[in-house]
Amino acid sequence: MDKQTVTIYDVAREANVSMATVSRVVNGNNNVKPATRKKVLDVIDKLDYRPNAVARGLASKKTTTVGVIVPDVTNLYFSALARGIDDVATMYKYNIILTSSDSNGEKEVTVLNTLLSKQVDGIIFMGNNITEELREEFKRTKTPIVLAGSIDDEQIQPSVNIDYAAAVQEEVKSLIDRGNKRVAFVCGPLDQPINSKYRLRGYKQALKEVGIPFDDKLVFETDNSYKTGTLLQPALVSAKATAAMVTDDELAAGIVNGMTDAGVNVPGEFEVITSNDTKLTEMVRPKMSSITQPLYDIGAVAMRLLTKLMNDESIDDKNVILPYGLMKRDSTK
Amino acid sequence: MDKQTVTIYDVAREANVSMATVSRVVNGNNNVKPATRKKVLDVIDKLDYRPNAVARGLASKKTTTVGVIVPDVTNLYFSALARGIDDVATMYKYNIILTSSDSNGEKEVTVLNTLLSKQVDGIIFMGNNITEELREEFKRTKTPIVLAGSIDDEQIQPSVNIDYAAAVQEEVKSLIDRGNKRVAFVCGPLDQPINSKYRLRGYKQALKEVGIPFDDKLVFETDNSYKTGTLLQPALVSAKATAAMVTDDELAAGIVNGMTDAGVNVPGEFEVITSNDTKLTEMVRPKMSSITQPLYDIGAVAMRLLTKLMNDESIDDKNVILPYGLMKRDSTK
DNA sequence: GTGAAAGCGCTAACAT
DNA sequence: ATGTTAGCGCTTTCAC
Repeated sequence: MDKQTVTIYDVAREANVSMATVSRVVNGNNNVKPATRKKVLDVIDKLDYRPNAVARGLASKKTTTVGVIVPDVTNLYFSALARGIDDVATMYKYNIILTSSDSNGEKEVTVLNTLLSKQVDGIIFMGNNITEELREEFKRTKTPIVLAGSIDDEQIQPSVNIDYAAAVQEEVKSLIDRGNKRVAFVCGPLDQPINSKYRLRGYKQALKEVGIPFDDKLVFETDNSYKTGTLLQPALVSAKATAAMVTDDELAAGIVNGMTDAGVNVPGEFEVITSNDTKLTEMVRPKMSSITQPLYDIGAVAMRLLTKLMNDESIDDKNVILPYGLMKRDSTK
Repeated sequence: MDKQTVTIYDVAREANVSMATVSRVVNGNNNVKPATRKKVLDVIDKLDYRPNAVARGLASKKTTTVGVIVPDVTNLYFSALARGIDDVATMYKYNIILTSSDSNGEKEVTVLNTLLSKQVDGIIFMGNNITEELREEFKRTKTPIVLAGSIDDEQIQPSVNIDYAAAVQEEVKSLIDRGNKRVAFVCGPLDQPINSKYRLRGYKQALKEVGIPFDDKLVFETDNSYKTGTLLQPALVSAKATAAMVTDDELAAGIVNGMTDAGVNVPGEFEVITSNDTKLTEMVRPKMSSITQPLYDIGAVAMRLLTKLMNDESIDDKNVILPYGLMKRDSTK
């Protein structure tokens, strides 16, 4: 029995009703007599009819599909967000087209347009360098786009984040209070506002609060990779830093291991605080103290926000700030 | 300027050609005079026309979208595979609908059907417990489905894997050769053939090879989680095991840390070998020795295989076995 | 090399 | 409560 495509028309004929009626029962419309509903359902079952979502999408202009743009799925931070997004999407009957951007501005524009051509009902964007070009593209479309765990300088797009500046400020302050005169700030690319305008600002404010002058020799701009972290020990030590505030968990894990491998005791001789509270924080030794972010929730709330936008529901606050916390583990005194 | 949808018809009229011609230039069909091509291209540019992929999908019966079913994106093993899949998909102009199944058989069937209703051109499935029901669903559809890093007992679906049995056998053998009389086998659920029929078989064969009787007290069936790993130390020690062959990196990381935290030296008093060679192996201390799998390639090759299937190209071997290796790091002597 | 026209499978008025 | 009928925006014969 080679499976020919069964269409709504086949079902209609077989059940002696019109296509409209079949459509109604498939879509749960109440305007159908229970008897006919049952009859149609039986035929659907018998014929093994499965509605064609593409045709439906064309007719209704809704695809129940959302696009998700992410720098890298293998990064635990983003995969945690993705998981939250996916679960809420499933809850609301949406599917997800997942695309990797490698934080490459050009590719971001390309995939954005691909997603739009596929008529996704909405988009969740992760990526921390929103270029002017990208911002233009965002503006050009009516499709709602929300940023998850990603900062846009101009708060024009809806977004879900934590208060990165305050969190860093608080952690750096605690490091200083514990006697660290020279706290390094180890971050990802400074062309990303999340690093330069938020986290670094928090760092500076902590210094200012206690009257320590800012020293740019203590700022280490990196690529956020584990490997880079492992190589940072000599530079950190020669800068006379005794602690580091780090903006990424893999990077921080690299630093912790690099220190330990070089015979520097963490936290005894060097304290490390990281930023994302991924499961990696528990897996390295010593376990890493971290700013805690509700990663799953950031994704989940972003997706929930997007569903509202897609349904033209009213939004109380389009730039959501979720609470952060501080988790003391063993990489700090 | 509120963006109204520009259709192929608008372009046709504005360029004084027929829809068919516009369609031809959009699709790179050669039967268009260079002059008219240019004219059309100019109008497309001017009107900012973007083809509607949904309409195209309905008309052509191809969506250039493939479905990917994965147990959990936050698992480094699967996200590595996903990355390979995504890159090759992009290369071949496909997009990916990514769905999480939580290794839940029911959900797997549901999402499979959702993907089929969305008319994906093909599917990549990851998940190690292919139930009879799932197998039925696979059979019912003409849509090609390939398994990536996942074993189906009956080799009916195309798939990409390594030789799990041989790899485990080889590693366990090396453990025994180094003097470990009692090597534990710590694995994920044994209802998954990849564990029970392949890896466990490899383990048993290694024992047999050297004449050590199999002792089921040395088999530890777990849920593959880090947490579980950290809790395993007492049981492992009281079973008098001096080494463990572990089937998942997070699980293995838990064991290594659990041992260390309990004062058991790894590898001095207890050796650990893991199976997936994710980046986690380098991040724990001691670094974990592992079977090496070409994770990215498994995904990439699976996707490449799928493209061939989708184009009805001939396949030389539908059950691909990629080479594995053994990487000695610091969790073994 | 180009155009006309018939669908693809469904939804959504609009009737009845 | 149910049916009729246009489309949705595109591809794809089939003519010319």
